[in-house]
This record gives sequence, C-alpha cells and structure tokens, in this order.
Amino acid sequence: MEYANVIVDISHEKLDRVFQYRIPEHLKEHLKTGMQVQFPFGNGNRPMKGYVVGFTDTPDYPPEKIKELDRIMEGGVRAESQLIAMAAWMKERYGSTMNQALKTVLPVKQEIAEKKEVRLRLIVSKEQGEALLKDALHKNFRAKARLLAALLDHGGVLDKKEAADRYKVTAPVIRKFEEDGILVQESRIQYRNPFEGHFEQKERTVLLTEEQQAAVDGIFSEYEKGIRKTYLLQGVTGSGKTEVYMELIARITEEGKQAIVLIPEIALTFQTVRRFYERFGDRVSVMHSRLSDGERYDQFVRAREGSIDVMIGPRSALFTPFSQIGLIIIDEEHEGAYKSETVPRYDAREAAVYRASLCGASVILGSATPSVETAFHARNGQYGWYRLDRRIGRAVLPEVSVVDLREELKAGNRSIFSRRLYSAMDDRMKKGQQMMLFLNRRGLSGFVSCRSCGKAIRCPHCDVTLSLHGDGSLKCHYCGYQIRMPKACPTCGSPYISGFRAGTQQIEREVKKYFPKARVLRMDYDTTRTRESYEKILSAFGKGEADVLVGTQMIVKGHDFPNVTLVGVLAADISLYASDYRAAERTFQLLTQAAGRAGRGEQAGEAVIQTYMPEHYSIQAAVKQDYEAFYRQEIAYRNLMGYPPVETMMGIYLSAGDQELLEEKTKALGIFIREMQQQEVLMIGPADAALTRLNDRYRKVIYLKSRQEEKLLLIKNKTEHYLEMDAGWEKIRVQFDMNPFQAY
DNA sequence: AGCACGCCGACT
DNA sequence: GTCGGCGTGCTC
Repeated sequence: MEYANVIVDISHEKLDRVFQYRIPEHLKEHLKTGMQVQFPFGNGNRPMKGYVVGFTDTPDYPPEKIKELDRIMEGGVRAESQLIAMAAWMKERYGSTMNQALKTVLPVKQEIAEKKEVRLRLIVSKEQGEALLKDALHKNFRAKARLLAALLDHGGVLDKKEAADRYKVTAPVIRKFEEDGILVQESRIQYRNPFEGHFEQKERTVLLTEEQQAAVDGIFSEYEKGIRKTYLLQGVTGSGKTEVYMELIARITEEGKQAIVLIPEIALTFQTVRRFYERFGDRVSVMHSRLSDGERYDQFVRAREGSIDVMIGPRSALFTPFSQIGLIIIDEEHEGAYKSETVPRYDAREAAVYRASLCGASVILGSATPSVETAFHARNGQYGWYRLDRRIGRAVLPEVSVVDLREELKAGNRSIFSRRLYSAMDDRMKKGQQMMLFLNRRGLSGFVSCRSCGKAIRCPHCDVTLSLHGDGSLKCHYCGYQIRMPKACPTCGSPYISGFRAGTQQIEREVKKYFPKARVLRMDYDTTRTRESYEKILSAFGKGEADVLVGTQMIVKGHDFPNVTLVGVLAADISLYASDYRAAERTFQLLTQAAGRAGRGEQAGEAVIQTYMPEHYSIQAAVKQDYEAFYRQEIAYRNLMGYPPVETMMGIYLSAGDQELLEEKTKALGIFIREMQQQEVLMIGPADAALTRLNDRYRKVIYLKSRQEEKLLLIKNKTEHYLEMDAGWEKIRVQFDMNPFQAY
C-alpha cells in the first residue's frame, strides 16, 4: 500500500475527514491502523499529529500534491488510537462511513467541539483597557476596538463564541491580544463524580460459593498465565454472577489494569451501581443516558487521566478511553440492547472481543440464558465456559406450570385469566404476597381488526397495526400517528370492528374487576416515559405499596422482589409471532426470565405460563427451566435453515421517499449482486421490508447468507463501491446489518 | 486550529 | 509607495 488514510487530531468540522499521505519506504513494514503519526500539514507544513485509519493504493487526490508522513509517534498504542482502530474495524465489519464510525467511538469528538465554553478575560485594568480602546479607535483598528468595547461592556469577561458571532472578532485578533498580555482565554472544565455523596465504600467480606470460587480461580489462573480469551459464565438468575465479576475485577485492578462492565441500559439502576461503588469506592464510574453531555465528557476525561479504573455502562461504555484494560464484562449478554440499531450496526459482544484483542484483555459474557451464538462458541471450545447452577442462600428455582388457553376456551372460560392462574392469584391475595403479571405487548388491546373483511387498521406512514388505547384512540407505536377509533371499517365499511387480545391496561382493569381490593401498579412504555417514573414504580412495588405489578418486558429484567411468589405470563406465544429467526430464542429467554422473578426470597415461587401453543419447544423448555433442551432444538433449526451462528447472515436495507425509484434501484442492486456469482452465497429477495413504510420512507431488504463470512464482507465492499460509482443512489439510503437481531 | 494571501486605510 | 491589520480560504 502506497498511501495512508489519516485523520487530523484537531476538533474542527472542516478537518473532520480523511487526508491521504505517502508512506515512506522505511515505515511501510511498521505502519498499522490506529497508530499515531506525525506529518506536515497546511500551507506552512507545520508538524501535525493524527491517526492512521486505513490504507489505499488509489488516492482520490492528485498524487503529485500528496505529502509524505514524517514518523510514527512512539509510546505504544494509546487509548485513543485503540478507539480509532475500533472505528476502522467497525467500518469494515458493519459497513459505515469512517465519520459515522468515529462518531460512535469518540462521542466526545463532537461534544467538546460544541460544549467547551471558552471565555475571554481582560487582564489589564479598566483604565488601561479604555486607553487601549481609544488608541485602537484612533489607529482605526476596528476589530480590536470592537473586542475591547465588548469586553469593557461586559465587565471584562466575554464568551468566545459570542465574541465571534456577535462582534465578528476573528481568531488572529484574540491571539494577538493574548500575546500582548491584554487578555487570557479560560476554559471552564470541572470534572465531577456523578456519585459524589450518594454512596459509601464498605469493607465487607464475601464468601463465595464453591461454584463461584471455581469460576474465579479458573479464569484468574489462566489470566495470570497470560492466557486471554472469552468466557461464558452461565448462571441461573440469583446465582451470584455479579460477585464473580467483582472478585475478578478486584484482582485485575490490583495489577494496575482497568475493567469495563457492560449492562443493558434498563438494568442499570442505582442498586446495580451501588454494589460496585461499595466495593471499589470512587475508582468506579458510570455512564448512562441521563448524564448530560458535559458529565459524560467528564467521565471520559477521568478515565483517560487514570483517576478511575472501573467503568459501568450500556454498550457505548465499551468505548471508554482506558489504556490498560484487563477485563471486559458483558452482563446479560443475550440482550438485544447489545446490538446497535443505528449505523454502524455493531454488536457490542463482537466489538468487546475485538477491543480485548487490541489491549490484551479477557472477556466474560454472563447470562442465565445465553444467546445461541455464545452457547455455540462455548460448546465448540472457542470460549471458556463456567456454570453457576445453584441459587444463593435458601432461594430455590420456582415451580413452573403451563396452561393451554384453547382448553380454557373449550371449558367456557373467556376471561384473560385461566382457572389455574386465577386460583393462584386468589391464594396470594389472601396470603398478602405479591405477584407479577407479564405481557409482551403494550396498549389497550393490541391491533383492531374487521370481522367482515379481516383487515387490521394500520398506520398510513409506517404500515404497522395501530393500537387501541384507553381513551378510545388508535396510536402508531413507531411514529406516534393517532386517530379516533372509527365506527366502521375503513376498508369495507362494516360496523363489526373490534379490538383483539388484551393489553396491559385491560389486564389492570380485569385484575381490579376480579379482585376489587387489589392494589395494582402498571408498568409499560406509556407509564415510563421518563426514567424517574420507571424507578418510582419499581421502588413502590419493592416497598410493598401494591399487590400486583402488571407490565411488559421491562418488569422481568433485573430487580429482585423477595415477596413476589407468583408470576403469571398471560400469552406466552405473542413473541413467537415476530417475523424473524430469533423469535423462539427471545421467547425462551423472556419466559425463563419471567419465571425467575418468582421466589427470590424465603418463600417458594410459582410461575404460570398461559399459551395457545403449549407444544412449542421454547415454551416446553422454559417450563422445565431446561436451557440444554432449548439449545438442542434451536441449533438444529438454525442448522437446517442456515441461520446464525451456523451461517453468517447479512441484511442490506434500502429506503427512499420515492417508491418507484427504490423499486428500480433495488432490482438493479439485486442483479449486480447476483452477477458477482459468489459460490456458496445465498441471496434472499429483494423483498419488501417487514415495515414497508416508516416515516414516509419506503423500505426494501435483501438478505444474504453464507458459511463463509469473508464472502459476505467482500460483497459488502463491492456493493459500497458500486453505490458510489453508479448514478442515482443519492436519494436512497443503504445500510448493512451483520447478523440482524430484528426484522427491518 | 493556524497559516498565507490579498485587500484596504494610514503614514513617510 | 509601503507598512501592518484584518478577513478569507485552505489544509492530503
């Protein structure tokens, strides 16, 4: 490779792109992506630092104008260059522009550019300032006079941005004043600890169980021998995975290394963080969506400076600028939250393994119900594998039973509660114990359909079914479109239209109907618009202020409620109807998690699963709490159908406002890919996306499958090139998705 | 961000 | 004419 693609280490939009430099012969061997380099820049060829983000033989800048790199900066691979290397890797693997990838790994990059408040302060007396102003006016130095007048007007202090925008003062003027000792520039940055005063560090001795100790010893002894790899820690809910994480973190931080702990955003609560804080004190920091840009930036600086060594946060915390990472932990690794839904659509588990390889760290993936991918790798020996099969203390696994709703209907029970669930609820009410009712859906009654023509009422923009809400309105869950419930079917005019199946609001109402004394809390997307309301509901329930908690997925994740002894799953098969290959996996995980909520304290727990498909293997396996049985069936299905992890699958998503153009271009792209004639690559489609329209944009998909991942990446690269070369693609958005989690 | 170039008013 | 401030454009 003759040329290096380099980004300049200056935060300025005009420089936020790739520059190309010739690689001197003696550097060709050593130069790698992510390295920091020095090179001549600009008219004066002043020495500039930057990072290598890639290589090319065909520069898109006149070769005779390309300058040569000076040298590679020494000092190993620094944290930032690790992140640059991550960006380059993500661009390559997941398909995005370098800019999109950089913004993902360096969110600070724009944030400081926007946020950094620089103020100008006059450091001469008022009299001297006035004298200078007079002098400037006299000499007709208009820019200097404007700045001085503004400064004097504002008591000697002025925001730099205001100086530029309002008083049209340019950088050279400010620099000159600074050199002459007339003013100083001050940037006000305070690094705050988001926990200051919240918690205390506690000395405490934890006795690990045999299983926990075996996992810690096994992983740490390999670590000490210099072995770095990825481990699956498969532990049932309540088996104490967190203690294993903390013990390992304690050991590696003693050696001067740092650790990153990823948690799904929804499980990232004060309780979780408190446990880490109590153990590691203010060496721990946290990232979450409620932090302001400024606070988030502070955490990055604190990490870079080395004043913390454990970072807890959602998937973006993976990009914490630590330089000596020893361990990356991903808790609840099966969660969909680890797959990004925006370009680059990266998978945090894969990205963690890549980052670990850059800095010599090990990775631990923890879950009670591992993703099929992770379980697959643990079984073929690629990952280490430890299990925690027993719950801590006296808690035992709950008793799970299944109810066939078809039988209930035959027996004349048309209520949403089966006889079995009803009597269990009645029993708990009498005993004063708590229960949770779980439904994988929100809104009053799901979709509304016509009994004459069978059509469901859909959103005109997004093509998803509208949901009926308690106030009689129909809402779109994607774009928020809302109409009144019509009196007749919009398609055929029949008056026989009605809601179908229960939503959380209706369940709440039914509970109150059958148990008038019950205190009910409801938790779904509608009642938890803000994070405060989410925590408020959970803590109220935890304090025993309600008997019944009704909710969607979010009630079954994290959170221990010792007094909950009954969990009811109202319609277990709803999540099986999702139109993607992960539906069975997701259903099994949800049901297992839901059942695991029961009996976390002294009393034994019970779970009742209602379903129309009791014979389905993911429901059967969940009832028996048998991961192995589920995995055997599921991997057979993936193998038969050629789905991940057996084969790699790549989605190409196209969207445009113009339906005809999209149709024509998608067809052309399909032909282009087919003509590449790649052996052992299967193309599915082109087809309409699961959502044929979203926010007034039409959507199409092409899926490709292959046992050889490299072939798909080759097709991706060729396609990217084709999109740049072929005319008419400007109005069409194209995205790639490796091993998609959800239907597009 | 920071350097050079070219414009424009003031002074020799 | 020439000196120096000031705005603008560009950086592989």
